[in-house]
Amino acid sequence: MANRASRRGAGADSGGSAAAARAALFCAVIARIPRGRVASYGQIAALAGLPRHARHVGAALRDLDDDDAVPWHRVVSSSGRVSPRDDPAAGAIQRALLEAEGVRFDARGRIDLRRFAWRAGP
DNA sequence: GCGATGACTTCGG
DNA sequence: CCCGAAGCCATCG
Repeated sequence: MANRASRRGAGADSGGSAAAARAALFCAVIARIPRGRVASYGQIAALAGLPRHARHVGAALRDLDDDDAVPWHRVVSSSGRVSPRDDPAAGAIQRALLEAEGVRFDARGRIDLRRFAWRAGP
């Protein structure tokens, strides 16, 4: 996998192999999100078998690389809001990507989770 | 080992 | 509905 993720002082997996494993796990779950739908960080963590690790889902996405084919843009906060991060431009990109998939934002920039929230299929 | 940090979540005002 | 505070958990300095 083209993983150049090594943002933090930690090399790709120096001591962070556990984190890398979780990241891969989260990515696997995120990859299951259908196009045109969104899921919350906590939801991803729970589906990955790690409830209460919502923050680490975000951390994993934060470490992602541009080459990674992960639909990170389908991950939003539990409020259906795009989480603010260092670069506000990324938020605009995320919104654009979601809108391109058919996800609609309201005037306040919020997503109608009643319509777009992903539910794990039966 | 401790204090600080963070793409979060939930509760109370 | 918006804002602030507390909780949770692994990683970092």
